[in-house]
Amino acid sequence: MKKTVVAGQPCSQPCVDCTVRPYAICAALEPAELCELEQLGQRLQYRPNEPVFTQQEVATSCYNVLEGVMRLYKLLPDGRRQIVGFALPGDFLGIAVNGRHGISADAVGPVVVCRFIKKSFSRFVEDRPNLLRRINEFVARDLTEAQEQMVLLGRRSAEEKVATFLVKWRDRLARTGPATAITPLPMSRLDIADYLGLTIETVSRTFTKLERDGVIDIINGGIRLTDPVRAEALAAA
Amino acid sequence: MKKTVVAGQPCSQPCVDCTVRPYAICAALEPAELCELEQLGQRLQYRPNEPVFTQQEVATSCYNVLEGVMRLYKLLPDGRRQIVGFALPGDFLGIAVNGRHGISADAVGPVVVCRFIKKSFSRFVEDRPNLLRRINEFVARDLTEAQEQMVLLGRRSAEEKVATFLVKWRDRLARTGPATAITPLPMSRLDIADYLGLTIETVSRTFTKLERDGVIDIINGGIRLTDPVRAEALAAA
DNA sequence: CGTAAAATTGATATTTCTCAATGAGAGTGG
DNA sequence: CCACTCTCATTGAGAAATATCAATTTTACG
Repeated sequence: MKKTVVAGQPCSQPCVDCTVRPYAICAALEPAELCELEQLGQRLQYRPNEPVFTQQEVATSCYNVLEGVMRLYKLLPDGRRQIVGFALPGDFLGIAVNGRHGISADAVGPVVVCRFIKKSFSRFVEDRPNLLRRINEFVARDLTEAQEQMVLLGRRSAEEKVATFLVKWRDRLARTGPATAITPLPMSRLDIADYLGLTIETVSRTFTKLERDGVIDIINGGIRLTDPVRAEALAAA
Repeated sequence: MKKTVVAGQPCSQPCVDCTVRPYAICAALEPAELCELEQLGQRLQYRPNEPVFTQQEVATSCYNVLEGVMRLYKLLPDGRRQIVGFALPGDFLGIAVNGRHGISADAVGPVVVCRFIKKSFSRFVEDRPNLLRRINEFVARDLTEAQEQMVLLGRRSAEEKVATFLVKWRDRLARTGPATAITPLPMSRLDIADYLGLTIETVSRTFTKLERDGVIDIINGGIRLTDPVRAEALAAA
């Protein structure tokens, strides 16, 4: 019989063991505060492709990503999709402007998040300027990344887009995890296409071209950057 | 003899008279605090096309836009430019991630700003969570707008891009100024092109097409949205 | 092992860009 | 005040990049 995991299945684990803390907003907190915050958070796991929250939806919660990769995207009325980012462990999601989510978020693979009810979370932040400052830094960093992505979307060729994506993705994984020869790509080609403003076919062809040119090896579920220098040149900011 | 105005010419005017306060971060402050902030700020005016700050540059100041329009952009090493936004009176600029500006900003037409030295400004914000919260809202709003712009850049046609730009620009001006039949466009076609990820020729052709189709009238220095419904349909989010 | 989904490849169409020329408006100096 | 010049905007023709449509191959999963 198939094991069914319902949306946002709770799973308990104490906050103290949290491995992403140094990268998360929580790093701004004292141990005592951390305990307090733990009371407010709830650990939830999501299955691959399961939605976590949706564009337009009233934003009642915010989230720390603990494990897995999420895609953040916007849909146009006719179904065209633009992925505005991928969220990794340590990322903080759910900042909304007028109480509604501006984007949708769902799990790429299996995902674990730490969910906070916005109401109680806001109250908690209220008298902790340190935490507010850290959240501020996170949003500012997201904005900076969004601006870089605008350059990519508006001004770069398909080859540059793909190379830039691969280099940045590798660097991002390296920031929190161990350096590895192969760079895993848990998202589909369609996800990559929708992130880079391309079609799936163009992404596929560009991967093939980069491989023919000796820049990458295409491996199942990832790539190896065989010529990082060339790749970084294509990605030059 | 030509009158020379040097970069960032000081011009004095008391903070109390500030017309943009309701739209600026300053709205979070009490009158007494406002007086205190006034001591920290310096009014500067810039001539058309004059740079205010530059990508990579160490960010020592932040700015409230008081008058005029600014373009915010990033340059690639080979000179390709992506405008990531236009700043209007009330906007707050200069949030930087690692102490350096991620973008460049310059005046489109004549511009007046209120400059704060980051060091003293940060100290001022330090014990005013209200202000910090308001800054946070501003950054979050910028992020949301950036995400919308990513959809536009990655997934919309030239015609949709131009129509969306015109509709949003009109709405944005209407938010702080009086509603007018004609929508002024102080920026050049090249600026619009670099904002929409197009070439100047495509922007020009698209303007002409929209005029032929009865959606807009092209007026010197602006446009009139003759068929707002059609335009909004093209801009549909 | 068989089926479905994902990825790749090919042929063609479309959009947008590039290069080139022309036209219009604003400011300058005679 | 008007001609001149410079910049900006528009228009046209052809080229290039990427999208679309269709077929095939590969991979994942029950």
